[in-house]
Amino acid sequence: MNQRGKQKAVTRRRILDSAARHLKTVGLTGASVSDVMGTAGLTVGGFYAHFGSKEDLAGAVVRHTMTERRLMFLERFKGLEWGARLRSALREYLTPAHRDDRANGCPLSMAAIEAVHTPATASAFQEEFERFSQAFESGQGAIGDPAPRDAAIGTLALMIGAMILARAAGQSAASDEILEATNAYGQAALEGLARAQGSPQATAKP
Amino acid sequence: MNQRGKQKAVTRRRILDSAARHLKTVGLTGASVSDVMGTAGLTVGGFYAHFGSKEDLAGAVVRHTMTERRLMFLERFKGLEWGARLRSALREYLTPAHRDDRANGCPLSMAAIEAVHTPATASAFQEEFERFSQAFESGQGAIGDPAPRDAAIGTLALMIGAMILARAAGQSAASDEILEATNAYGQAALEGLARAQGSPQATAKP
DNA sequence: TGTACATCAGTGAACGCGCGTTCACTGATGTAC
DNA sequence: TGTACATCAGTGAACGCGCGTTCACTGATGTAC
Repeated sequence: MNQRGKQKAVTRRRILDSAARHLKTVGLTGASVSDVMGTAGLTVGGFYAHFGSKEDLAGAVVRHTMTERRLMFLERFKGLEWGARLRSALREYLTPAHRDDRANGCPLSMAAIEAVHTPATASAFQEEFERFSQAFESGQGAIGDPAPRDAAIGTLALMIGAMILARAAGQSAASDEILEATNAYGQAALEGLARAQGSPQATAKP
Repeated sequence: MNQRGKQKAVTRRRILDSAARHLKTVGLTGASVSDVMGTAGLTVGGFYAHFGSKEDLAGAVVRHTMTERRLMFLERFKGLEWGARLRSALREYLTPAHRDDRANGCPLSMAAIEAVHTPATASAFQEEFERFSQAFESGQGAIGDPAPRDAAIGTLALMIGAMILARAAGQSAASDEILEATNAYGQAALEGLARAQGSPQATAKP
């Protein structure tokens, strides 16, 4: 790739990053192409040299941000056994600081919401979500220690539901309570699933 | 109220019902005022005799559908002790049939999504969500048997997160799996919370 | 009870605005010889 | 190494369309006397 090509790739990445922050904050319909390009320091017209359409961009953003976040998760909880891994993930995710910082926060809830209403993003989301739940199951560096699939998927669903509810409730005592209550709920679920899988009475099958 | 007033109230209710089905299916931005009125058998212009703006309608829809659903829930699980109440609610909610029938389904996930991005619906959602979680806590006809608040709020968050994920995943095996896994997760959480609350030895269960 | 006038729910065309997309253009980078 | 031409990333004005909202109008219902 020559100089021009490299520059273009850098620009594309800049658009993608700006768009990610924007879409996580105001959603796909809330962000205009012109806004996104402006935030990236460019003008509207150039957009279509990088993406086929606004929906294309949305798909690329879903892929980009979910991959980034999954790798971050794997790195952060590397080597932890599954109970500790999922319980820590829940605890760190369900905080007022994370609720209030959408632009830098986890893309999962935004991506899930878009996927419900924007078919163009659905297949990207589905693929990335499967990778995400595998990351929750297997972690990294903890071979032979997979979480039950129920625990991985359930934790993800709870995180997303809780975050959407907490954001819908704004910055309020009620919102803080949602974060605390859902964390307790998740911890209880993970204990229960660990007991079901781990207990001496239940270890009949290898 | 005279004949004209009665007729107008009936019409308003018809618009509200059509709008509820429409918004639950395609979201606020996906449904035009003209669509909504058309579905109700009316024309655009008349809309503003009933609602101040499209956002006003969205707020009214959130209030209307969430109230309706809460009363339905209270009626359906009347008199059940809290464990059975929440466990049944989860089981009935997390089904492929419910996932696929958005128009007639529960408004919670749609309302939560709108509240995140449309401030005009946020206060309506917050009020109704608080009523909903109280309904989950106390049920009806089961005095002296309140659920822990964690259980009520956590179950609601899990339901919403799971339904959004399942819908984002379309009608697929992966989507069915999300429903099953999250149900198992919720049942485990409720067992855990019941054990924690239920008795000092964590054994005495009726 | 009848008549004349007032009200008002609902109509449908028109308005205005925002936004996604297109396109002729510019100036810098790359290529041929 | 220099010169002439080709390419192409990014610009910014313009286009077209959809949608929320407005408004003059209609016909049925209500009211005064």
